[in-house]
Amino acid sequence: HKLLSYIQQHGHGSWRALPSKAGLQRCGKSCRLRWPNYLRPDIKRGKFSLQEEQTIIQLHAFLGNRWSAIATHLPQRTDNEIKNHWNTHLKKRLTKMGIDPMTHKPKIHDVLGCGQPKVVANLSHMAQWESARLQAEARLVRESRLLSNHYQSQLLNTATEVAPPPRPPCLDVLKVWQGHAWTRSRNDVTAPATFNGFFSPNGSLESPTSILNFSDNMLIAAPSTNAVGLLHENPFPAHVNHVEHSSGQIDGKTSNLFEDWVKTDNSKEFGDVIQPINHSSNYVAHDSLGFPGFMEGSIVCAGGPSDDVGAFEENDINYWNNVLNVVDATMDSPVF
DNA sequence: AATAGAATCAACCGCGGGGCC
DNA sequence: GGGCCCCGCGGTTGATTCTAT
Repeated sequence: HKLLSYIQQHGHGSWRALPSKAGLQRCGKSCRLRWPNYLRPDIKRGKFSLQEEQTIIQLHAFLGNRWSAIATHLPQRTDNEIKNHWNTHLKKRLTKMGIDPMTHKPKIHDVLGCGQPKVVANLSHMAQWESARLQAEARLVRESRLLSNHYQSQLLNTATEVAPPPRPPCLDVLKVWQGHAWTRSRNDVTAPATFNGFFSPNGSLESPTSILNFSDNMLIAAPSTNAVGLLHENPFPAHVNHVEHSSGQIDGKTSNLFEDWVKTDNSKEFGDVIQPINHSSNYVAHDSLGFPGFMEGSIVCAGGPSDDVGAFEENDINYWNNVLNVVDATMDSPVF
Protein backbone atom coordinates (compact mmCIF):
# COMPACT_ATOMS: atom_id res chain seq x y z
CA HIS A 1 0.00 0.00 0.00
CA LYS A 2 1.38 3.32 -1.11
CA LEU A 3 0.11 5.28 1.86
CA LEU A 4 1.40 2.77 4.38
CA SER A 5 4.85 2.53 2.89
CA TYR A 6 5.13 6.27 2.41
CA ILE A 7 4.21 7.10 6.00
CA GLN A 8 6.50 4.39 7.34
CA GLN A 9 9.35 5.88 5.36
CA HIS A 10 8.73 9.57 5.70
CA GLY A 11 6.09 10.07 8.33
CA HIS A 12 2.88 11.75 7.32
CA GLY A 13 4.13 15.32 7.56
CA SER A 14 1.58 17.65 6.05
CA TRP A 15 -1.50 15.65 5.21
CA ARG A 16 -2.41 18.05 2.48
CA ALA A 17 0.88 17.56 0.71
CA LEU A 18 1.02 13.83 1.34
CA PRO A 19 -1.15 12.54 -1.52
CA SER A 20 0.93 14.18 -4.22
CA LYS A 21 4.19 13.15 -2.59
CA ALA A 22 3.00 9.58 -2.16
CA GLY A 23 1.45 9.45 -5.61
CA LEU A 24 -2.08 8.98 -4.35
CA GLN A 25 -5.30 10.15 -5.93
CA ARG A 26 -7.05 10.77 -2.65
CA CYS A 27 -7.23 14.03 -0.78
CA GLY A 28 -5.11 14.63 2.28
CA LYS A 29 -8.05 14.44 4.56
CA SER A 30 -8.92 11.00 3.33
CA CYS A 31 -5.35 9.83 3.84
CA ARG A 32 -5.25 11.27 7.32
CA LEU A 33 -8.42 9.41 8.18
CA ARG A 34 -7.30 6.14 6.72
CA TRP A 35 -3.95 6.06 8.46
CA PRO A 36 -5.03 6.13 12.12
CA ASN A 37 -8.24 4.23 11.50
CA TYR A 38 -7.02 1.43 9.34
CA LEU A 39 -3.38 1.32 8.36
CA ARG A 40 -1.55 2.28 11.52
CA PRO A 41 0.60 -0.73 12.46
CA ASP A 42 -0.33 -0.80 16.16
CA ILE A 43 -4.03 -1.05 15.45
CA LYS A 44 -5.70 -3.99 17.11
CA ARG A 45 -8.30 -5.63 14.96
CA GLY A 46 -11.00 -8.06 15.85
CA LYS A 47 -13.55 -8.35 18.58
CA PHE A 48 -13.56 -6.18 21.64
CA SER A 49 -12.73 -7.91 24.86
CA LEU A 50 -15.01 -7.74 27.85
CA GLN A 51 -12.67 -5.34 29.57
CA GLU A 52 -12.52 -3.13 26.55
CA GLU A 53 -16.28 -2.99 26.36
CA GLN A 54 -16.51 -2.31 30.04
CA THR A 55 -14.02 0.49 29.74
CA ILE A 56 -15.91 2.00 26.85
CA ILE A 57 -19.20 1.96 28.68
CA GLN A 58 -17.82 3.43 31.86
CA LEU A 59 -15.87 6.11 30.09
CA HIS A 60 -18.91 6.87 28.00
CA ALA A 61 -20.87 7.37 31.18
CA PHE A 62 -18.44 10.14 32.09
CA LEU A 63 -17.51 11.55 28.74
CA GLY A 64 -20.45 10.97 26.49
CA ASN A 65 -19.66 10.73 22.82
CA ARG A 66 -16.07 11.91 23.22
CA TRP A 67 -14.76 9.05 21.22
CA SER A 68 -11.27 10.34 20.86
CA ALA A 69 -10.99 10.79 24.60
CA ILE A 70 -12.34 7.31 25.17
CA ALA A 71 -9.94 5.95 22.58
CA THR A 72 -7.11 7.40 24.61
CA HIS A 73 -7.64 4.58 27.07
CA LEU A 74 -7.92 1.92 24.42
CA PRO A 75 -4.81 2.83 22.49
CA GLN A 76 -4.95 -0.06 20.10
CA ARG A 77 -8.47 0.85 19.13
CA THR A 78 -9.44 3.83 17.05
CA ASP A 79 -12.08 6.31 17.98
CA ASN A 80 -13.95 5.33 14.86
CA GLU A 81 -13.86 1.68 15.81
CA ILE A 82 -15.01 2.43 19.32
CA LYS A 83 -17.76 4.64 18.00
CA ASN A 84 -18.93 1.95 15.62
CA HIS A 85 -18.80 -0.69 18.31
CA TRP A 86 -20.80 1.49 20.62
CA ASN A 87 -23.44 2.23 18.05
CA THR A 88 -23.76 -1.31 16.77
CA HIS A 89 -23.23 -3.40 19.89
CA LEU A 90 -23.04 -1.66 23.24
CA LYS A 91 -25.85 0.79 22.68
CA LYS A 92 -28.19 -2.00 21.78
CA ARG A 93 -27.15 -4.14 24.69
CA LEU A 94 -27.67 -1.36 27.17
CA THR A 95 -31.05 -0.66 25.68
CA LYS A 96 -31.87 -4.31 25.85
CA MET A 97 -30.96 -4.29 29.52
CA GLY A 98 -33.28 -1.40 30.13
CA ILE A 99 -30.53 1.18 30.37
CA ASP A 100 -30.65 4.43 28.52
CA PRO A 101 -27.41 4.46 26.53
CA MET A 102 -27.31 8.23 26.46
CA THR A 103 -27.78 8.94 30.14
CA HIS A 104 -26.42 5.59 31.34
CA LYS A 105 -29.29 5.42 33.72
CA PRO A 106 -31.26 2.28 34.12
CA LYS A 107 -34.85 3.12 33.50
CA ILE A 108 -35.78 1.37 36.73
CA HIS A 109 -33.63 3.88 38.58
CA ASP A 110 -36.31 6.46 38.14
CA VAL A 111 -38.49 4.23 40.21
CA LEU A 112 -35.74 3.74 42.75
CA GLY A 113 -35.15 7.45 43.07
CA CYS A 114 -31.70 7.49 41.57
CA GLY A 115 -32.50 9.50 38.52
CA GLN A 116 -32.97 12.93 40.03
CA PRO A 117 -32.17 15.92 37.85
CA LYS A 118 -29.40 16.88 40.26
CA VAL A 119 -27.54 13.69 39.57
CA VAL A 120 -27.97 14.07 35.87
CA ALA A 121 -26.82 17.66 35.96
CA ASN A 122 -23.82 16.75 38.06
CA LEU A 123 -22.93 13.98 35.70
CA SER A 124 -23.10 16.34 32.79
CA HIS A 125 -21.08 18.99 34.57
CA MET A 126 -18.39 16.59 35.55
CA ALA A 127 -18.30 15.13 32.10
CA GLN A 128 -17.54 18.52 30.66
CA TRP A 129 -14.62 19.01 33.00
CA GLU A 130 -13.30 15.56 32.52
CA SER A 131 -13.75 15.77 28.80
CA ALA A 132 -11.84 19.01 28.56
CA ARG A 133 -9.04 17.58 30.62
CA LEU A 134 -8.93 14.40 28.62
CA GLN A 135 -8.77 16.30 25.40
CA ALA A 136 -5.79 18.18 26.72
CA GLU A 137 -4.20 14.89 27.67
CA ALA A 138 -5.01 13.45 24.30
CA ARG A 139 -3.20 16.32 22.68
CA LEU A 140 -0.15 15.55 24.75
CA VAL A 141 -0.36 11.94 23.75
CA ARG A 142 -0.58 12.91 20.12
CA GLU A 143 2.43 15.12 20.53
CA SER A 144 4.40 12.32 22.08
CA ARG A 145 3.25 10.04 19.31
CA LEU A 146 4.44 12.47 16.71
CA LEU A 147 7.74 12.82 18.45
CA SER A 148 8.06 9.09 18.66
CA ASN A 149 7.16 8.64 15.01
CA HIS A 150 9.64 11.29 14.09
CA TYR A 151 12.26 9.49 16.08
CA GLN A 152 11.35 6.19 14.47
CA SER A 153 11.66 7.64 11.01
CA GLN A 154 15.00 9.06 11.94
CA LEU A 155 16.07 5.63 13.03
CA LEU A 156 14.90 4.14 9.78
CA ASN A 157 16.55 6.78 7.68
CA THR A 158 19.84 7.16 9.39
CA ALA A 159 20.38 3.91 11.24
CA THR A 160 22.52 5.94 13.57
CA GLU A 161 22.13 6.69 17.19
CA VAL A 162 19.70 9.49 17.82
CA ALA A 163 18.77 11.16 21.02
CA PRO A 164 15.45 9.98 22.44
CA PRO A 165 12.46 12.24 21.97
CA PRO A 166 11.85 14.79 24.66
CA ARG A 167 9.01 14.14 27.02
CA PRO A 168 5.75 15.91 26.32
CA PRO A 169 5.51 19.29 27.98
CA CYS A 170 3.09 20.49 30.60
CA LEU A 171 2.40 17.16 32.25
CA ASP A 172 3.11 18.67 35.62
CA VAL A 173 0.54 21.36 35.11
CA LEU A 174 -2.16 18.82 34.48
CA LYS A 175 -1.03 16.78 37.41
CA VAL A 176 -1.38 19.79 39.65
CA TRP A 177 -4.83 20.33 38.23
CA GLN A 178 -5.67 16.75 38.95
CA GLY A 179 -4.35 17.06 42.44
CA HIS A 180 -6.67 19.93 43.17
CA ALA A 181 -9.56 18.23 41.52
CA TRP A 182 -9.30 14.93 43.31
CA THR A 183 -7.55 15.42 46.61
CA ARG A 184 -10.55 16.23 48.69
CA SER A 185 -12.63 13.36 47.50
CA ARG A 186 -9.80 10.98 48.01
CA ASN A 187 -9.48 12.00 51.61
CA ASP A 188 -13.15 12.02 52.21
CA VAL A 189 -13.71 8.93 54.28
CA THR A 190 -17.42 9.21 53.76
CA ALA A 191 -17.10 8.70 50.07
CA PRO A 192 -18.40 5.40 48.79
CA ALA A 193 -15.94 2.57 48.79
CA THR A 194 -16.25 2.32 45.08
CA PHE A 195 -14.67 5.69 44.70
CA ASN A 196 -11.47 4.47 46.20
CA GLY A 197 -11.03 2.43 43.13
CA PHE A 198 -10.35 5.57 41.22
CA PHE A 199 -6.98 5.95 42.78
CA SER A 200 -3.81 4.09 42.45
CA PRO A 201 -2.92 1.67 45.18
CA ASN A 202 0.15 3.70 45.95
CA GLY A 203 -2.00 6.68 46.77
CA SER A 204 -1.13 8.80 43.79
CA LEU A 205 -3.74 11.29 42.87
CA GLU A 206 -5.28 10.30 39.64
CA SER A 207 -8.55 10.98 38.02
CA PRO A 208 -10.34 7.88 36.86
CA THR A 209 -9.53 8.49 33.28
CA SER A 210 -6.14 10.05 33.58
CA ILE A 211 -3.46 8.94 31.24
CA LEU A 212 -0.76 11.02 32.79
CA ASN A 213 0.22 8.88 35.69
CA PHE A 214 2.79 6.84 33.89
CA SER A 215 6.38 7.05 34.78
CA ASP A 216 8.01 9.99 33.15
CA ASN A 217 10.84 7.74 32.26
CA MET A 218 8.71 5.49 30.16
CA LEU A 219 8.74 7.80 27.21
CA ILE A 220 12.46 7.98 27.31
CA ALA A 221 13.19 4.42 28.19
CA ALA A 222 12.14 2.95 24.87
CA PRO A 223 12.29 5.64 22.26
CA SER A 224 11.87 3.26 19.38
CA THR A 225 8.44 2.33 20.59
CA ASN A 226 5.39 4.34 19.81
CA ALA A 227 4.87 6.32 22.94
CA VAL A 228 1.19 5.68 23.12
CA GLY A 229 1.55 2.05 22.45
CA LEU A 230 4.12 1.84 25.13
CA LEU A 231 2.03 3.66 27.64
CA HIS A 232 -1.00 1.59 26.97
CA GLU A 233 0.61 -1.65 26.16
CA ASN A 234 -1.80 -4.32 27.25
CA PRO A 235 -3.69 -2.09 29.58
CA PHE A 236 -5.91 -4.90 30.75
CA PRO A 237 -3.68 -7.90 30.60
CA ALA A 238 -5.86 -10.24 32.56
CA HIS A 239 -9.11 -9.27 31.03
CA VAL A 240 -10.54 -12.72 30.57
CA ASN A 241 -8.82 -14.77 33.18
CA HIS A 242 -11.69 -14.61 35.59
CA VAL A 243 -14.09 -16.53 33.41
CA GLU A 244 -14.38 -20.24 33.76
CA HIS A 245 -14.00 -21.91 30.42
CA SER A 246 -14.67 -25.58 30.94
CA SER A 247 -17.95 -25.31 32.72
CA GLY A 248 -19.13 -21.95 31.54
CA GLN A 249 -19.43 -20.91 35.16
CA ILE A 250 -18.54 -17.46 36.21
CA ASP A 251 -16.34 -16.72 39.12
CA GLY A 252 -18.94 -15.76 41.64
CA LYS A 253 -16.81 -13.18 43.34
CA THR A 254 -16.51 -11.12 40.23
CA SER A 255 -19.77 -11.58 38.43
CA ASN A 256 -21.04 -8.54 36.66
CA LEU A 257 -23.16 -7.36 33.80
CA PHE A 258 -20.71 -8.31 31.16
CA GLU A 259 -20.21 -11.74 32.47
CA ASP A 260 -23.93 -12.13 32.48
CA TRP A 261 -23.81 -11.41 28.81
CA VAL A 262 -21.28 -14.12 28.44
CA LYS A 263 -23.46 -16.48 30.31
CA THR A 264 -26.65 -15.71 28.52
CA ASP A 265 -27.38 -14.90 24.94
CA ASN A 266 -23.91 -13.61 24.22
CA SER A 267 -22.06 -16.71 25.23
CA LYS A 268 -21.44 -17.66 21.65
CA GLU A 269 -20.26 -14.23 20.74
CA PHE A 270 -17.75 -14.05 23.52
CA GLY A 271 -16.74 -17.64 23.37
CA ASP A 272 -13.44 -16.91 21.75
CA VAL A 273 -12.29 -14.71 24.57
CA ILE A 274 -13.20 -17.05 27.37
CA GLN A 275 -10.14 -18.70 28.72
CA PRO A 276 -9.28 -20.96 31.63
CA ILE A 277 -9.54 -19.22 34.92
CA ASN A 278 -6.89 -18.66 37.45
CA HIS A 279 -8.84 -18.53 40.66
CA SER A 280 -5.96 -17.09 42.59
CA SER A 281 -5.53 -14.20 40.25
CA ASN A 282 -6.88 -10.81 41.08
CA TYR A 283 -9.75 -9.90 38.89
CA VAL A 284 -9.17 -6.21 39.02
CA ALA A 285 -7.15 -5.10 36.08
CA HIS A 286 -4.24 -3.12 37.41
CA ASP A 287 -3.47 -1.57 34.16
CA SER A 288 -0.50 0.45 33.21
CA LEU A 289 -2.61 3.55 32.92
CA GLY A 290 -2.72 3.98 36.59
CA PHE A 291 -6.39 3.79 37.15
CA PRO A 292 -6.17 0.20 38.18
CA GLY A 293 -9.32 0.19 40.15
CA PHE A 294 -11.36 2.28 37.82
CA MET A 295 -13.67 -0.59 37.25
CA GLU A 296 -13.03 -2.24 40.53
CA GLY A 297 -16.01 -0.90 42.38
CA SER A 298 -18.52 -1.52 39.74
CA ILE A 299 -17.29 -4.99 39.07
CA VAL A 300 -16.32 -6.47 42.36
CA CYS A 301 -19.17 -4.90 44.20
CA ALA A 302 -21.71 -5.92 41.65
CA GLY A 303 -22.91 -8.87 43.56
CA GLY A 304 -22.41 -12.58 43.69
CA PRO A 305 -23.11 -15.41 41.33
CA SER A 306 -26.11 -14.82 39.23
CA ASP A 307 -27.62 -17.58 37.24
CA ASP A 308 -31.09 -16.18 37.22
CA VAL A 309 -32.81 -13.13 35.92
CA GLY A 310 -33.28 -11.63 39.34
CA ALA A 311 -29.59 -11.65 40.02
CA PHE A 312 -28.99 -10.09 36.69
CA GLU A 313 -31.24 -7.22 37.53
CA GLU A 314 -29.60 -6.86 40.90
CA ASN A 315 -26.22 -6.65 39.29
CA ASP A 316 -27.63 -4.21 36.84
CA ILE A 317 -28.77 -1.94 39.61
CA ASN A 318 -25.57 -2.33 41.58
CA TYR A 319 -23.49 -1.58 38.57
CA TRP A 320 -25.21 1.70 37.84
CA ASN A 321 -25.53 2.64 41.45
CA ASN A 322 -21.79 2.38 41.66
CA VAL A 323 -21.32 4.54 38.62
CA LEU A 324 -23.61 7.17 40.06
CA ASN A 325 -22.01 6.89 43.47
CA VAL A 326 -18.71 7.66 41.90
CA VAL A 327 -20.19 10.71 40.27
CA ASP A 328 -21.79 11.91 43.47
CA ALA A 329 -18.56 11.45 45.37
CA THR A 330 -16.73 13.40 42.74
CA MET A 331 -19.08 16.30 43.21
CA ASP A 332 -17.45 16.84 46.58
CA SER A 333 -14.39 17.92 44.71
CA PRO A 334 -13.69 21.65 44.93
CA VAL A 335 -13.64 21.77 41.18
CA PHE A 336 -17.22 20.73 40.91
C1' DA B 1 -29.92 -21.81 -3.76
C1' DA B 2 -32.02 -17.32 -3.86
C1' DT B 3 -33.60 -13.37 -1.75
C1' DA B 4 -34.61 -9.74 1.63
C1' DG B 5 -33.56 -7.62 5.65
C1' DA B 6 -30.27 -6.72 9.31
C1' DA B 7 -25.78 -5.88 10.89
C1' DT B 8 -21.27 -4.19 10.35
C1' DC B 9 -17.66 -1.00 9.43
C1' DA B 10 -14.72 1.94 6.48
C1' DA B 11 -15.16 6.23 4.64
C1' DC B 12 -17.25 10.71 3.99
C1' DC B 13 -18.95 15.24 5.48
C1' DG B 14 -19.41 19.34 8.05
C1' DC B 15 -18.11 21.82 11.89
C1' DG B 16 -15.09 23.90 15.17
C1' DG B 17 -10.54 24.79 17.30
C1' DG B 18 -5.87 26.27 16.99
C1' DG B 19 -1.96 28.27 14.72
C1' DC B 20 -0.07 31.45 11.57
C1' DC B 21 0.13 35.64 8.91
C1' DG C 1 -8.43 41.50 15.81
C1' DG C 2 -9.63 39.13 11.55
C1' DG C 3 -9.02 35.93 7.89
C1' DC C 4 -7.12 31.82 6.19
C1' DC C 5 -5.49 27.19 6.46
C1' DC C 6 -4.84 22.81 8.53
C1' DC C 7 -6.27 19.38 11.41
C1' DG C 8 -9.17 16.54 14.46
C1' DC C 9 -13.62 15.19 15.98
C1' DG C 10 -18.29 13.35 15.90
C1' DG C 11 -22.32 12.24 13.16
C1' DT C 12 -23.77 10.01 9.20
C1' DT C 13 -23.73 7.36 4.94
C1' DG C 14 -23.33 3.61 1.94
C1' DA C 15 -21.10 -0.59 0.46
C1' DT C 16 -20.29 -5.06 2.03
C1' DT C 17 -21.17 -9.08 4.75
C1' DC C 18 -24.08 -11.89 7.46
C1' DT C 19 -28.40 -14.13 8.72
C1' DA C 20 -32.98 -15.67 8.41
C1' DT C 21 -36.58 -17.32 5.55
